[in-house]
Amino acid sequence: MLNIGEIARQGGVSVETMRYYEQQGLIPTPDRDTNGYRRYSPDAVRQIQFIKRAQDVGFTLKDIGDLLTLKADPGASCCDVRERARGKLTEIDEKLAVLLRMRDVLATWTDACPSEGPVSACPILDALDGVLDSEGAA
Amino acid sequence: MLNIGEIARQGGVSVETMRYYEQQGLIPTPDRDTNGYRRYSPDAVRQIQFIKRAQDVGFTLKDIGDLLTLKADPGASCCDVRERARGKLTEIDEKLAVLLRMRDVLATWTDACPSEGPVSACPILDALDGVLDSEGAA
DNA sequence: CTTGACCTTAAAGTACGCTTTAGGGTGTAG
DNA sequence: CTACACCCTAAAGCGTACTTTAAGGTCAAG
Repeated sequence: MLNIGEIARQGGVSVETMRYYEQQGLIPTPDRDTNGYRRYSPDAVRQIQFIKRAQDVGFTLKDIGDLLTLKADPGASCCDVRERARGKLTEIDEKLAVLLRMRDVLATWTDACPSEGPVSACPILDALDGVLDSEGAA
Repeated sequence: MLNIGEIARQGGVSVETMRYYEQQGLIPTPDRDTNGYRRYSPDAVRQIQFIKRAQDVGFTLKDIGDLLTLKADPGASCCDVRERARGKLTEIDEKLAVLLRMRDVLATWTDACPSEGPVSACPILDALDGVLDSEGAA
């Protein structure tokens, strides 16, 4: 049984984050020592890593709570989990589409910008002003 | 000269947003009527649209404030603006890289998931648990 | 027996871009 | 004259994932 500090260190999070996760119901409330200190089994490190891995692929803490509920439910199906993953995939694709559009426009604009010259003749500012010189349709 | 509501409508924002932008220094403080109402020239619509277009390509309100400062500075160069755009482009590329990695991993996981089965045999949950069955290196 | 690293709590702060709330004045149509 | 839509302000709230603050108790080393 380990103190919060040791678990946090091994899990790669701060002790404050540990307490935050506990408060958010993402890790089970640990037993307490006589002095009030939280005592964790080494397994707690895995629980934290689950959360971190899920975050790494885009799940929010709320999503992760849902995943943990599914995980703990013997009646739940693997499909349920896959649906969450699929939904997240869709979200990611939407964000990608937005970012790709931004990138496209910005790249066009920066390419149109001359090496020198005053801001009064800046094609980027013109574009932001709604002056669609280069290639803006409609 | 128009009231805030009309400008907001034409600019496609709420009046609250208008006041917020003003407070943030993104649009000039308008004159006031005798009754205290803000009076805008029709030009204010363009100022709002500048902000919205800049947001659409990823600039934050702080970025936009900087752009407006450059725009108003006769000594500023077009290069300065392009540098902001380039910086934003880099930020976007970083976000894209993160999202593409997420997408990749999630896609692999969902592909590995069987059509049916209990959560106890879920490859996605296994992956989140750190069970690197499918193809996790190192 | 003090120092310093550790643990405890509840509450507030951070960043971002607004929105909402609370409480009130203005203007015009019926 | 009374609705009702519009305008005003300052301040608080929202969502996300924490971090920071304030004020304190615990424990091992020297």
